[in-house]
Amino acid sequence: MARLKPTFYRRDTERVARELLGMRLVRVLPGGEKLVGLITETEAYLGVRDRACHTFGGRRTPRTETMYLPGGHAYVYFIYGMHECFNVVTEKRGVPEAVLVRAVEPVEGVEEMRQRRGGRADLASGPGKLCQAMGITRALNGHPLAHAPLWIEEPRAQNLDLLRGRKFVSGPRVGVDYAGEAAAWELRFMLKAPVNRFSPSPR
DNA sequence: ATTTAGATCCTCT
DNA sequence: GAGGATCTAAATG
Repeated sequence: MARLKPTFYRRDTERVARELLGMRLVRVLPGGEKLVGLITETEAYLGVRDRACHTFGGRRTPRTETMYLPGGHAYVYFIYGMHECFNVVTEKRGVPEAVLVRAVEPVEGVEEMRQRRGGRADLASGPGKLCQAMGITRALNGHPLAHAPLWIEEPRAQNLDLLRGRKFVSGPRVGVDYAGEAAAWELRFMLKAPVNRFSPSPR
């Protein structure tokens, strides 16, 4: 299946956030096992003009440095003392914008993901959960998403119609009440129906 | 079903 | 020293 090329990411951030819905997030563990999740929820973070974004106003610190890389790199940060969040850097070098991947629907390596989630049923329905389930940590911060051990690819032909349909809903982003005007911006995108109609999701 | 509080630590001021 | 792009279990209605 075709891995997304850098040009996919080096475009308008909001558009990338929408078009990532339905794509396959692939993680190959150090042991070689392959974990795959279909992206079902994203949020766009619009850089220097977006109060909710880590790089608002051009803030540039050791943490946000990777957001200044060209689109197509992973931006993984640590939050609330215990969770990692996985983002995809967008736009060209020096334009620090990104898309937060908030949820995936597990489709391969599901048992491994369940174990990583401590046996719980809810595997990847939140940004911290999906990182735990797929073994995504800050060690992958700055990783180019074009190759192993972490990349994003187009789904199988069977799901292309769903991609074309792009049935999604949008709304305000989660947890950004502090961001003034930007808190109301509708930059959160979620697939309406299960993406993977050929492998039913938990009811 | 919805709300609340606690866990826990990195990052920036 | 404060607070956060979260999650969970426990309490409450």
